[in-house]
Amino acid sequence: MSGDVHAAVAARLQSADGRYTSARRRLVEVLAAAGQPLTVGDICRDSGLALSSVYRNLGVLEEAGIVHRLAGHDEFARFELAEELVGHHHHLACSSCGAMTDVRLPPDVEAELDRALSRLARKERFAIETHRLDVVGRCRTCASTGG
Amino acid sequence: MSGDVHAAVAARLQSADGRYTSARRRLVEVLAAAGQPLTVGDICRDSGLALSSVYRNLGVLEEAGIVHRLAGHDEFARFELAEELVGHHHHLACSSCGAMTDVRLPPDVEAELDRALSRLARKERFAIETHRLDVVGRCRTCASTGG
DNA sequence: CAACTTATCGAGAGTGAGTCTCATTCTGCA
DNA sequence: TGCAGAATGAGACTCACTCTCGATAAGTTG
Ligand SMILES: [Mn+2]
Ligand SMILES: [Mn+2]
Ligand SMILES: [Zn+2]
Ligand SMILES: [Zn+2]
Repeated sequence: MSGDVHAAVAARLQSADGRYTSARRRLVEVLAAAGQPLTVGDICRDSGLALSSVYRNLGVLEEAGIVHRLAGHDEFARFELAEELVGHHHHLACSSCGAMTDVRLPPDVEAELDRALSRLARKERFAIETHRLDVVGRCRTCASTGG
Repeated sequence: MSGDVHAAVAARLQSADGRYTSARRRLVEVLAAAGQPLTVGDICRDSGLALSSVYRNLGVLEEAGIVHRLAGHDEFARFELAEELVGHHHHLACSSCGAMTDVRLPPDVEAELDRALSRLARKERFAIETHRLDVVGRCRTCASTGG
């Protein structure tokens, strides 16, 4: 949506010798508009692109650090804009329908968690890159409908 | 391993009207001996069971709350004993080779995290069941060999 | 604008982790 | 020992995902 995101994407793609084609722009628009991880089915429907093009370009965008692939609780992979573009955050993951919603921790909690994980990684000689925190449970709709 | 685990497994299986057969016992033994999430390839090799039996019985054990299926950083699913049996913990996930290692947070950090997540879930009307925290990075071997 | 070069597109074939089928074997019980 | 129901495992099958390759679009040079 905002030109900031598109400019950042264009820059990242160029340094990875790729073009910011209309197909790739549409993928970024769809992901930005959703504001939460989407399945390939969602992305195909919203973008109107061919299945193979969706997969190929998601791969290109992931390679360039623009898109992030994550595994849900169902059989489908989900895609979202990378944290470098939308900021660090976590997810509410519904164990019933598989939906994922973006959520952010209070900065002080996030900071203490980072410190604890750094200590832990140093002790295990593990070169930490990031962390992923999913809150697993029933989403609002599934909890009320008992689905 | 310890009879505690086998007793608990037998009890859980019985209340889910399943038998604790030799194949299922071997799966539990393999998972307990590993002490970290294993791929189906690992489990087949270590147990000597047929592929279909491994998948079917892992499904039975998962249904009974004895085994937990989790998605790694690669294309392979991984299996471990459920937290009800081995206690709550998290994982160091290698983004290079996909290996996962068990790790535990200091109790005070874990407690504050729980409180923060509860507040967050209440605000979003999300019925929280548990949380999953993966530390992503390079494992000791991959970091040193540059793999 | 025409001719050329290079990257992208997309329909369709192919791959393989994971699931299902079913004839055989095992298990519990009388 | 005989029977009923459950478990086993080789192999067929599914389907999310990847790869192929001719068509097409986008730069580039003169
Ligand atoms: Mn997200
Ligand atoms: Mn574990
Ligand atoms: Zn839901
Ligand atoms: Zn590794």
